[in-house]
Amino acid sequence: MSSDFLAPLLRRWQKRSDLRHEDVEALRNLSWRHQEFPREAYIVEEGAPVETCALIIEGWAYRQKVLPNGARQIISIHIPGEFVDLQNFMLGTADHNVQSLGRSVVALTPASALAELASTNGAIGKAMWLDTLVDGSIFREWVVNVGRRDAKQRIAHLICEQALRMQAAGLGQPERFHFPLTQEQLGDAVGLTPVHTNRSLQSLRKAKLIDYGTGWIEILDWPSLQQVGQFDELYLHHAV
Amino acid sequence: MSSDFLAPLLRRWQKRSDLRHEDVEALRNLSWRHQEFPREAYIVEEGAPVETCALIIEGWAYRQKVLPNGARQIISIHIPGEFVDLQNFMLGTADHNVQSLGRSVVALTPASALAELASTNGAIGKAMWLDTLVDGSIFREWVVNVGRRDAKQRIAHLICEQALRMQAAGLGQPERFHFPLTQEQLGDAVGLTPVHTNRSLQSLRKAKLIDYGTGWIEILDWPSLQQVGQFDELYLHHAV
DNA sequence: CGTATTGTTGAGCGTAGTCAAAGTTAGTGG
DNA sequence: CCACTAACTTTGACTACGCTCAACAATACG
Repeated sequence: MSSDFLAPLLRRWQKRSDLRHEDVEALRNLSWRHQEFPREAYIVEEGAPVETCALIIEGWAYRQKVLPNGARQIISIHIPGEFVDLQNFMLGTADHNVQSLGRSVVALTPASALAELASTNGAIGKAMWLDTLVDGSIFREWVVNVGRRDAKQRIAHLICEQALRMQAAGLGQPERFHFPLTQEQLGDAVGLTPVHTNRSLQSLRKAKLIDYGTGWIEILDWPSLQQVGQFDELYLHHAV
Repeated sequence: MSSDFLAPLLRRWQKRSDLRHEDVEALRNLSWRHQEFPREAYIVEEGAPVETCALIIEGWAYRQKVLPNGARQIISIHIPGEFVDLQNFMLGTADHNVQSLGRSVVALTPASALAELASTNGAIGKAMWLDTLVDGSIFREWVVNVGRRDAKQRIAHLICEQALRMQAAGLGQPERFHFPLTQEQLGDAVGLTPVHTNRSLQSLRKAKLIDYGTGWIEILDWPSLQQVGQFDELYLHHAV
């Protein structure tokens, strides 16, 4: 059945909330529209009024803000089964952009209908609130990452995080996983220039903590990488 | 009446949600316990199970994480009328610390009772969710701040933010307001060392954008400070 | 196969960090 | 109320991490 696009989301939500059959049905019965986005396309634009909410079905997306001088900061990275703008239907205005990384397919549903469902269905509302809270916890860790870690530490930390998130989503093993960001995008996520990102990556590779190529990362020495990145998964709340 | 300690919180919530008299009463009827915290005291400790939620009545508090090397990153700054750990009753475990800045008085209520109220009372639940969403929006802006702005810009941005937040809370004019952080704490909030924080502050003072002294900041040239900090209040969602 | 994108390398520079000490303010106790 | 002390702010000299600019190599894609 075509409703299977909700499976990764439901799999994640079921881990921490008890969703009854009727909760799931209520979610399925929302009006969903699938849309394909090409590489770099804007899924959500900062300042725009919120009409829909977007759930990733295929591909990756990232949230970002662009500064007046053209510099970009990536704020979060999203994989299939995640909403990229769940906060928007409550806040009313998007305060940052969401862009497709590569080609992606996204399921869109009217923000008003999702808001209505959140307020009438306690289990769904709770699951959505939890999603936004875990988002918030990851943002906090990212503040720490860019605020108080040096280049190698930042990159190591982000790789550890992404490895666990991919694994929890059933999208690969932590040892070797799909990672479609360019080094420039990785740099934008950790607050570094592409050149220094490249050098730091090479340093991690020379130390045999990781290996990488186009679109993939392999973790060769998890304990050391975790130590370099000062990675403690507590902030993920077993909920990614 | 002693219940007035809820006034700043309700003032804030009323701005964006319609709270009926019974909603307010339900909140008042929770079991509240006032507790005084001395300077630097931990209000919430990372890793601890969540038993209460804390609303600031007097004084300031900040959230922080400490790294293995002893470095500290301050994640947010909180003033009276704000919950400092609203996400905790949903997440179950505190993923960061909350410390009192100077002496503070905090109203504590059982996390379970607050969770119960949030799920049974739609208006209160919505107000709490909005609080955590605006928190999240501020975290995102802080990622941008420490990730992609230089020292002067970071400090200018934080001062602009705090000025608006203080004003919205009815705690002073944006031109000159109470600001009890030491320069070391300010540095920990923007990812700088105390020495460089000091030099950047002096640079802003020499340029006549701000003046400051022990416990206060004066904004002498708002347009310029806003421009230096690239400050756009959209992310505050008129809701601080 | 040609072209655009991405990754890699090198050289030089500058912002921010480190270390250390002096000056200043605030708080405490006699 | 003053002296003492601790905390905070300021200054200077030096260092280094990460940035800039520029070129080239490798890869992906039409």
